[in-house]
Amino acid sequence: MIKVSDFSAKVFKRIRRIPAGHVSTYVLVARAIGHPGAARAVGNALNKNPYAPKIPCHRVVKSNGEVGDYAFGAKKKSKLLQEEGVKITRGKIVNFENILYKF
DNA sequence: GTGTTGACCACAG
DNA sequence: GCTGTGGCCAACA
Repeated sequence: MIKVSDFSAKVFKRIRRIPAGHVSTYVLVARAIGHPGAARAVGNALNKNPYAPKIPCHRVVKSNGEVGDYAFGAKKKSKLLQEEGVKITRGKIVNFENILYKF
Protein backbone atom coordinates (compact mmCIF):
# COMPACT_ATOMS: atom_id res chain seq x y z
CA MET A 1 0.00 0.00 0.00
CA ILE A 2 1.43 3.29 -1.02
CA LYS A 3 1.48 6.13 1.46
CA VAL A 4 -0.57 9.11 0.37
CA SER A 5 -2.08 12.11 2.05
CA ASP A 6 -5.62 11.84 3.31
CA PHE A 7 -6.65 14.46 0.83
CA SER A 8 -5.32 12.49 -2.13
CA ALA A 9 -6.78 9.25 -0.81
CA LYS A 10 -10.24 10.79 -0.69
CA VAL A 11 -9.82 12.12 -4.20
CA PHE A 12 -8.90 8.68 -5.54
CA LYS A 13 -11.77 7.01 -3.74
CA ARG A 14 -14.30 9.37 -5.24
CA ILE A 15 -12.94 9.12 -8.73
CA ARG A 16 -13.02 5.36 -8.50
CA ARG A 17 -16.83 5.51 -8.23
CA ILE A 18 -17.30 7.29 -11.54
CA PRO A 19 -18.88 4.82 -13.98
CA ALA A 20 -17.60 4.49 -17.53
CA GLY A 21 -19.26 6.87 -19.92
CA HIS A 22 -19.61 9.51 -17.24
CA VAL A 23 -17.34 12.31 -16.14
CA SER A 24 -16.92 14.63 -13.19
CA THR A 25 -15.16 17.90 -12.56
CA TYR A 26 -12.35 18.96 -10.27
CA VAL A 27 -14.70 21.29 -8.43
CA LEU A 28 -17.28 18.59 -7.80
CA VAL A 29 -14.65 16.15 -6.58
CA ALA A 30 -13.16 18.72 -4.24
CA ARG A 31 -16.61 19.56 -2.96
CA ALA A 32 -17.48 15.88 -2.50
CA ILE A 33 -14.47 15.23 -0.28
CA GLY A 34 -15.24 18.18 1.93
CA HIS A 35 -12.81 20.71 0.46
CA PRO A 36 -14.90 23.06 -1.65
CA GLY A 37 -12.72 25.24 -3.80
CA ALA A 38 -9.77 22.86 -3.73
CA ALA A 39 -10.06 22.08 -7.43
CA ARG A 40 -6.43 22.99 -7.91
CA ALA A 41 -5.30 20.72 -5.13
CA VAL A 42 -7.28 17.88 -6.68
CA GLY A 43 -5.47 18.30 -9.95
CA ASN A 44 -2.18 18.49 -8.14
CA ALA A 45 -2.93 15.22 -6.36
CA LEU A 46 -3.97 13.47 -9.56
CA ASN A 47 -0.91 14.67 -11.40
CA LYS A 48 1.36 12.83 -8.97
CA ASN A 49 -1.13 10.09 -8.29
CA PRO A 50 0.58 6.83 -7.29
CA TYR A 51 -2.34 4.85 -8.72
CA ALA A 52 -1.80 6.10 -12.27
CA PRO A 53 -3.20 3.08 -14.18
CA LYS A 54 -5.53 2.01 -11.40
CA ILE A 55 -7.60 5.17 -11.16
CA PRO A 56 -9.68 6.46 -14.08
CA CYS A 57 -8.30 9.96 -13.72
CA HIS A 58 -9.30 10.66 -17.30
CA ARG A 59 -12.93 10.86 -16.16
CA VAL A 60 -12.20 14.08 -14.29
CA VAL A 61 -12.45 17.19 -16.42
CA LYS A 62 -12.69 20.94 -16.04
CA SER A 63 -15.85 22.73 -14.91
CA ASN A 64 -16.48 24.40 -18.24
CA GLY A 65 -16.69 21.08 -20.07
CA GLU A 66 -13.19 21.05 -21.47
CA VAL A 67 -11.13 17.91 -21.12
CA GLY A 68 -8.25 19.63 -19.41
CA ASP A 69 -4.81 18.08 -19.01
CA TYR A 70 -3.63 14.57 -18.23
CA ALA A 71 -0.43 13.03 -16.93
CA PHE A 72 -0.30 10.72 -19.98
CA GLY A 73 -1.23 13.52 -22.35
CA ALA A 74 -4.51 15.35 -22.95
CA LYS A 75 -4.65 13.60 -26.30
CA LYS A 76 -4.72 10.20 -24.65
CA LYS A 77 -7.30 11.40 -22.18
CA SER A 78 -9.75 12.46 -24.88
CA LYS A 79 -9.18 9.21 -26.68
CA LEU A 80 -9.85 7.11 -23.60
CA LEU A 81 -13.03 9.03 -22.87
CA GLN A 82 -14.31 8.54 -26.39
CA GLU A 83 -13.55 4.85 -26.11
CA GLU A 84 -15.89 4.80 -23.12
CA GLY A 85 -18.65 6.52 -25.04
CA VAL A 86 -17.91 10.13 -24.21
CA LYS A 87 -18.11 12.31 -27.27
CA ILE A 88 -15.51 15.04 -27.56
CA THR A 89 -15.23 17.85 -30.07
CA ARG A 90 -12.17 20.08 -30.24
CA GLY A 91 -11.18 19.19 -26.69
CA LYS A 92 -14.63 19.80 -25.29
CA ILE A 93 -17.15 17.28 -24.07
CA VAL A 94 -20.44 16.96 -25.90
CA ASN A 95 -23.55 16.46 -23.76
CA PHE A 96 -21.37 17.49 -20.86
CA GLU A 97 -24.22 18.13 -18.43
CA ASN A 98 -25.92 14.97 -19.58
CA ILE A 99 -23.05 12.65 -18.63
CA LEU A 100 -21.80 14.67 -15.71
CA TYR A 101 -21.60 12.46 -12.64
CA LYS A 102 -22.56 14.25 -9.46
CA PHE A 103 -21.51 12.24 -6.45
C1' DG B 1 7.15 30.13 8.10
C1' DT B 2 7.57 31.90 3.33
C1' DG B 3 7.57 31.52 -1.63
C1' DT B 4 6.74 28.89 -5.83
C1' DT B 5 4.26 25.77 -8.61
C1' DG B 6 0.28 23.30 -10.49
C1' DA B 7 -4.15 18.14 -14.49
C1' DC B 8 -8.21 24.86 -11.71
C1' DC B 9 -12.15 28.58 -11.27
C1' DA B 10 -14.39 32.98 -11.80
C1' DC B 11 -14.60 37.54 -13.28
C1' DA B 12 -13.27 41.75 -15.80
C1' DG B 13 -11.76 43.99 -20.07
C1' DG C 1 -12.77 34.17 -28.81
C1' DC C 2 -8.39 35.81 -25.78
C1' DT C 3 -5.48 37.70 -21.85
C1' DG C 4 -4.85 39.31 -17.24
C1' DT C 5 -5.81 39.23 -12.36
C1' DG C 6 -7.22 37.37 -7.92
C1' DG C 7 -8.66 33.52 -5.49
C1' DC C 8 -8.75 28.73 -3.83
C1' DC C 9 -5.92 24.51 -1.71
C1' DA C 10 -2.06 21.11 -1.19
C1' DA C 11 2.81 19.74 -1.85
C1' DC C 12 7.53 20.89 -1.90
C1' DA C 13 12.15 23.61 -1.59
